[in-house]
Amino acid sequence: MSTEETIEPTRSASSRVQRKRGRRIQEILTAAAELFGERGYDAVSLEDVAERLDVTKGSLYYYFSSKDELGTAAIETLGTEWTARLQKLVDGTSGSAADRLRALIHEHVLIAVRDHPAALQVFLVPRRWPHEQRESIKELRQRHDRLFRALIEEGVAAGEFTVTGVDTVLQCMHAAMSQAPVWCADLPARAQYEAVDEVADTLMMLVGQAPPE
Amino acid sequence: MSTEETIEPTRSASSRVQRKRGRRIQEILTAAAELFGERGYDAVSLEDVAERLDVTKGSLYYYFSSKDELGTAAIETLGTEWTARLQKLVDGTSGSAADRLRALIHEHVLIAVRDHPAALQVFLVPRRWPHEQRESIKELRQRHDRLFRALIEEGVAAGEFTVTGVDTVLQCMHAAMSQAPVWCADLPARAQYEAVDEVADTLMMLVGQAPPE
Amino acid sequence: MSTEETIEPTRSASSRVQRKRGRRIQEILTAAAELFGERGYDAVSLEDVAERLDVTKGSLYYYFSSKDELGTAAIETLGTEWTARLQKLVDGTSGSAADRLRALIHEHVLIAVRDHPAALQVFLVPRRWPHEQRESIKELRQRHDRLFRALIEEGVAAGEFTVTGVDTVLQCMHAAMSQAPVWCADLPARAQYEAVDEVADTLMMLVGQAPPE
Amino acid sequence: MSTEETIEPTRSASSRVQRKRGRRIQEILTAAAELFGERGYDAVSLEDVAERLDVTKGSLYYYFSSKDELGTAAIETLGTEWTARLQKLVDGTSGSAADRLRALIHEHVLIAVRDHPAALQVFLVPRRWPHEQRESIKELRQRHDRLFRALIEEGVAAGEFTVTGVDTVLQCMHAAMSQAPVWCADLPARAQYEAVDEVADTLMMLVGQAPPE
DNA sequence: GATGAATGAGATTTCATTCAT
DNA sequence: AATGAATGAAATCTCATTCAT
Repeated sequence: MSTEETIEPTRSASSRVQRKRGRRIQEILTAAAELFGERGYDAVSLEDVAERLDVTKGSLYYYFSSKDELGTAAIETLGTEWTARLQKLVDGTSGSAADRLRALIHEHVLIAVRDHPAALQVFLVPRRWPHEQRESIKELRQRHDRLFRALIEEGVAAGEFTVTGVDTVLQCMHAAMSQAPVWCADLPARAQYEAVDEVADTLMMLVGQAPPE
Repeated sequence: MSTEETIEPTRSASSRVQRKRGRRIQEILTAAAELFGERGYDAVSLEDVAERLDVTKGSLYYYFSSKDELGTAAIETLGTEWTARLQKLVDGTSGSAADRLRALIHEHVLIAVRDHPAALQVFLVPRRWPHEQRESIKELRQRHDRLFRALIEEGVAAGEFTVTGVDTVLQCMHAAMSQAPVWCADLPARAQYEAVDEVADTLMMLVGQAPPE
Repeated sequence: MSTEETIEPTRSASSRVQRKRGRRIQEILTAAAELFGERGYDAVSLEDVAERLDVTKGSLYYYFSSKDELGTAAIETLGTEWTARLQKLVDGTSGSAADRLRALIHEHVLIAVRDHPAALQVFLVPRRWPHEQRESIKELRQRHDRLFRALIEEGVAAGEFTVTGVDTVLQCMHAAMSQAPVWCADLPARAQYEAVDEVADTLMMLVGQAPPE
Repeated sequence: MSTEETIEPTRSASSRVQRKRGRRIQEILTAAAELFGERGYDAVSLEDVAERLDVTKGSLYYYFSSKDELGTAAIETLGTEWTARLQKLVDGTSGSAADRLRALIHEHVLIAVRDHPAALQVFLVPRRWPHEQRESIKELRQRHDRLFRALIEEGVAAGEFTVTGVDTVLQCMHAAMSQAPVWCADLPARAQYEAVDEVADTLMMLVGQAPPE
């Protein structure tokens, strides 16, 4: 019993510390991802990141050994979280391929516009990132694409969709969705929601689905 | 008379000089636009630009009084040239709105992929540019959009096109076209041409045009 | 009586703690001395020292209040231990001044090469140490020199040795002995021992002793 | 003729610039070598170097792309100049091997003590330098050693010298000579000269030459 | 006793900009 | 027109030190 008493606190203490560290890292990554997405990797200084977190530059180095590493990690978290949300949506939705694809597009754009108003840029322009990060970006992009590709192929197989080529449709869709936050940024909240809806309708046309009405 | 004699050579000399200056400026702008497109404004140093031109940093200041000015000018030339080429195409083509729009899209993507790989990025992510330049970019973007918008509205009016909303369609089209060079960059020359064709077919679906066959 | 009973265990406990503390300090000093010797004072960070000991930086501050203090202490222990070993050798050896000097040199170089590779550098280049430590180093150096000086003067007085000047001989000897580990570091174990022997023979020539054979 | 007039100035202008650049680099290297020698590589900041030259830190990067590179170059110049001076002395001296070796030792120590009061340290403790530089140091050291080795071997062959082993003698000599500036630094000018003389006499004993008188 | 976190001063490095020639 | 040199501000990065737990 006494053993348990001694060990338990120790163990939980260590893991509490671990969790705390994890949380801190997430905070940093979130802030960083936001800034990088907003202004681009090069335009963001560590000072900027530190300031948003209200710590000093030096502290960042306690968690990440370089700006590049922070950049890579930021992308990774961002992409992982995003993909997870979309995956969950796909898993939880039923209906025709069209219904589900539309929901997926809608959700994607909504996340982009509402939650990460600028972070998506990161996935659009890998050319601007240092070498290391590009791989990271590519991989995330692929994970992301798989969700869409699966649905599109399903719809095509079922005769629901008409497409020129799946790859090209995917690319165009992705480009448009990622760009959406840029032009929706300045709209008032309500208009934003409508805009997202319209984007979804518009992009459904890429697989041959006529707009409603 | 003697005045003319003296002045004439001077004038033509001076204009020869002028022309040479103009040519030099064009060279610089082309190099700069390429680099800015490839790596983003911040990631490009004047040293990089100078090196590509095989001159020294200092020389650039003979033509442009700051990096920002060079940036603005580079965008402007790029956009102007581009728009001019598209305008010419529009003027020289006849047929249905669909035919002309498809030709326009095709040309746009072709220029992007073949002639200015990466440079188009500039128009996609204005957020990464210093304030001053954004206006410049926006304006060019508008000039550019007008070409497309006119054709789309014409098609809609003629009952040829079905759209969700012209603005949204324009944005999606633009995003996809500008993004094309990124994913087409690695394809072999022949495949590139086919890819461009497919992009055009795909984007025509945004206005309700079914793909060929 | 009751007092004694209470105090005794306390005292021994406290002294056990003391001993443990002492041992920990020794461990730290040894690690630090090695590192300082290997790379020089400035090139060694407390992080380096901590890592070698598998503790955190912060912990070092429990034992030493600054890097400088750690540095001074490291030198001091190193020097004290070293001098003690040599002193013991001198005390335990008899024979001619030549025999004893040779044994002393041999032992010195052996310790340097085998036990503290690099640590001796510390005594060679005081210029690289912060002001405070230099005094410390100088004093140790003197204590150290006294052993050699006594023997040399004895040999000179006895007519055994011929020297140019005792000071100069001492300096040259010291320099060569301290440098030995650098060039012997890469030799295989056996060759190392022979090398040490040869160094001893060589340095004996500085007091006019012809090499054996 | 006119061609000559145009080309000549151009050519000489360019080479004048070249020479000037070379001179500037030498100035920097001299200052850097002094400081590195005085305090050690790590203890010297670029700020220090810049200040001694009365320029800003940034300027140093116009000539050297990193501190390491500056370090390597500084060593190289120092070593090259040094070796050249010794070589010249060897070439210009005649007499017995003993005479010439003594002159060489004398000159070496004199340069060290008088001209580069601390720079020699650099050659003594390569362990403290970043990897790249060590090779550089080793090579210089070898070039340097060759001068001494040749003379010693000549003296041994001629029966003038008695040695334990050439390698060991060389190492001991080198160590002592390089260390000399440290202990001679504080002597008054006259005493310094005498000290150098005595060092030479002392080190000659390493090859079996009895001191004068 | 020891740790993880944070700090702040200072080091290295980059780069737009200026200027004499 | 063009260059080489220099500058200074700002960015990245390092590290001795402090402190709450």
